[in-house]
Amino acid sequence: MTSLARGLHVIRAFAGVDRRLTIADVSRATGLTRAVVRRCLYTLRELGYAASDGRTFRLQPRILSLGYAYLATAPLPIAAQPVLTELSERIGEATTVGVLDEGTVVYVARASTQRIMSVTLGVGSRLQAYCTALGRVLLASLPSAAAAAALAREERVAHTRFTVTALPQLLAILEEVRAHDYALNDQELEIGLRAIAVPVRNVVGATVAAMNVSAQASRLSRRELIETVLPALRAAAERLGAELAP
Amino acid sequence: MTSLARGLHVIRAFAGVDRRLTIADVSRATGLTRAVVRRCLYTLRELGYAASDGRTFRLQPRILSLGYAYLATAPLPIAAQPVLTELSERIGEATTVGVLDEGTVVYVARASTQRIMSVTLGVGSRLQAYCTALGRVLLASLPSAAAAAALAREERVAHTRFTVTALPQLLAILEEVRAHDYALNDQELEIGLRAIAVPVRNVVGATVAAMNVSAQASRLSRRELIETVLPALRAAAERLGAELAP
DNA sequence: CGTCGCGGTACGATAATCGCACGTAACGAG
DNA sequence: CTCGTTACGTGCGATTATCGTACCGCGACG
Repeated sequence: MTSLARGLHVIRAFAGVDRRLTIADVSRATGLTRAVVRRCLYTLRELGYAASDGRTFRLQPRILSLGYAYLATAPLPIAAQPVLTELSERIGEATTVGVLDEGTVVYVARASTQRIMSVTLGVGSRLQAYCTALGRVLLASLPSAAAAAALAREERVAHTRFTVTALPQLLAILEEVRAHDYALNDQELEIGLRAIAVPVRNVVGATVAAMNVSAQASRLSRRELIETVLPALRAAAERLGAELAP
Repeated sequence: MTSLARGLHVIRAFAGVDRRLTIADVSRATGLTRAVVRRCLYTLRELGYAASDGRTFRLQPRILSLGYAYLATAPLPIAAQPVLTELSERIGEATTVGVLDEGTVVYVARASTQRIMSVTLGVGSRLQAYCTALGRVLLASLPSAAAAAALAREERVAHTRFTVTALPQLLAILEEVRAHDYALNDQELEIGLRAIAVPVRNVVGATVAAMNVSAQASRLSRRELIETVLPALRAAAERLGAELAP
């Protein structure tokens, strides 16, 4: 059904920087003709998912009900939330469970501490896989060829002076992740931000998600992350995995 | 565009209790023909928004990207998050900003403390308006007739022995909310849970959202909520409102 | 062994979708 | 100030994808 596919494509077009888009804006962003975009936006407005101010359109909160349909029923986010909350309390840092969606990591559950951080992330947030601990764990769980292909498809930018963007180097890192069964991100996404992640394997051993702990670099050294945080993180990931049917 | 509307309807059909639905299940839940549902689900699967296990279908995390398109760009959640985080740190309790979507309240931003609560709620969560402090503030901001109509349309169940479900009583409560400019929910949603909410008014004075503080009844009395929490809540709501264009 | 409900398929009728062309508004150069 | 240019949203007939009914095979259940 092309209309459904196009409508969803239109919704996603709003994920960019601008919040108010004209029909022509969406047309450019999606590659759909202006007439198609117009019909989509009119339909979305009729259904209450979007609203218009003269020539510009914007999404409405009702859009959240679509994601809620997933969050409220999918086994992974439901099982993950209490585990993360408990882990976050114990460690005193923010924790996340994410899954891979083509080159990006999608946060499906999160427990954050109250400390204000410059990156404001929550459930539904999307980050490119190549430069996050979560993403590298998830990429490492794929067959080498698939991981390489996923990396090659993505546009890789250096967010900080530590960010690794070169393909061979990234593949070597994935090998390391496979060997140690964890990934450590040291300020590659943002200066002052460190994260460590491990895979979440279900009862038959398939990696279905990844779990991380992220913290300000000033509060936790690389060493502390590996020696103190990693064991607790592994235990939590294992506990979650045991609850997940194949 | 009927296909788009039907597809979104299908997605929302998953919001119920069961997570895995057959074509016939969705057909019953939506009132759409099985053939239509089949085409919708096949399209969603093709696009990666759903997956199938033989006869049953389930949503995939990619669905979250639709809600993220709103969260990442809409002014309200963006402006609300830091205000809530700050308020939550000061009060030491969970805080929320929500908006009205036909008889239900949709959470668009939230800052929670680490304490585990029986109700696990996050951004995107939906609760019926009649039995929450947020909902009553939002209903009170509507013209009386519209509020009464919205209340009458909803099916009202008593979640606890304190829940008010009678229409005349609810309308009287809304009057009270209008008079005092805040709503207090004392264990009507769940035993042991109290919440207080105030409207968030934008720069031209229109109520565009509501903000609440919710806490375990054992930690905060009604009196403390009104005398200690309410002033801080009002200040935060005002600060947020000042950032919101008409 | 019959019945029921399920998912899949086929196909003519129909209604939704397409893409072009039009009118309009904003803008800049002359 | 005016005219040419550009980009926008919109309307409309032709077209095509979509609809829903009917039917088939299958498995579960009584």
